[in-house]
Amino acid sequence: MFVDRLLVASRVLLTVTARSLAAIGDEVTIPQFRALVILSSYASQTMGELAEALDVHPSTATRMCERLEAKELVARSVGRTRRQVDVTLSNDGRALVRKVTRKRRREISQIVVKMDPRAREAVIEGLLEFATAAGEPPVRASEWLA
Amino acid sequence: MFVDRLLVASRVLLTVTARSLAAIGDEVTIPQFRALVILSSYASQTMGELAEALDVHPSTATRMCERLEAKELVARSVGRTRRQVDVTLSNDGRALVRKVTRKRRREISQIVVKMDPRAREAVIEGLLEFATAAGEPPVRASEWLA
DNA sequence: GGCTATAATTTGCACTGTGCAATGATTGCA
DNA sequence: TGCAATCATTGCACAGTGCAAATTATAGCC
Repeated sequence: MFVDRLLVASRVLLTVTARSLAAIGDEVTIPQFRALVILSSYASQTMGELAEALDVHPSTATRMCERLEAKELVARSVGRTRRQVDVTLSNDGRALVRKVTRKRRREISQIVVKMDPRAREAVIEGLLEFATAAGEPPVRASEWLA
Repeated sequence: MFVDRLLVASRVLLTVTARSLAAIGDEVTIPQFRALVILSSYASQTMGELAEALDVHPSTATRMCERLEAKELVARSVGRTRRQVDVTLSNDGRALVRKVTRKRRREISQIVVKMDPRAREAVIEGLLEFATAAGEPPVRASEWLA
């Protein structure tokens, strides 16, 4: 049945994603990496905006940033008003995001390249239509890791 | 580019999955649910087998089962040899798995049904080929939730 | 201008998931 | 029989998580 096969396929994509994310492992955790990815698409964000984007409680964001700051991947500074806290990706942080992103794209490319070109077209077209049918809101690059 | 579009699509599938899993929320956590799903495909499993299937440390499995046992979703009993522990899904546990699984299939169906039949065929065929290209080991139903 | 309600963040607390190392209990082999 | 391997559990540490309370800063109102 369609649904079964889609579920199988979905799991494969998940696995591929998990595999390329596993590479981070010893530098940052996956939630931490998600935060870095989100931060990488804005100059800086307030703690609250970051929490919102991550869809976690503000206190969770605070504590994650403590750890990321300890690793010197982000910096915290006073924001627009004095009670806001701006979180900014450090150079190391940005480099890490780039490194992992590149690796991930390369891995997926290596798979896609093995596919028959017609099937490749088909799956991509089909997935886009699936996305439409799912009524998914427009996807921002910053959320791919979600 | 292919990779980008595949990433977008992958995220949609992820979102759909996450959305249907969110429904569990107040009964069990997602890792706990994964354990239930795995248990649902065997009469019973030793603690070690379960840990293996979940790909977590045995101690993690032990503690997860403690919690699941407290919720009366699984039962522990002496296994084949006295040092092994068999973990078995309770009736409540089995019912929960069925409930969530049905809900999830229904949600995906509702999306798939909106798609053009040709696109539907295409995406499924394509995804299966993608899976092959990814060199994925055969997928057991018990792991869909992974 | 000062007081108060509101907003943004942080802290305290509790709990789950996680791995590693040590321990306990059994089993199996020599 | 006794020693080594196996399976599970327990102790410890730490990340992620939410909620509620506390802190600090702002802003609106009289």
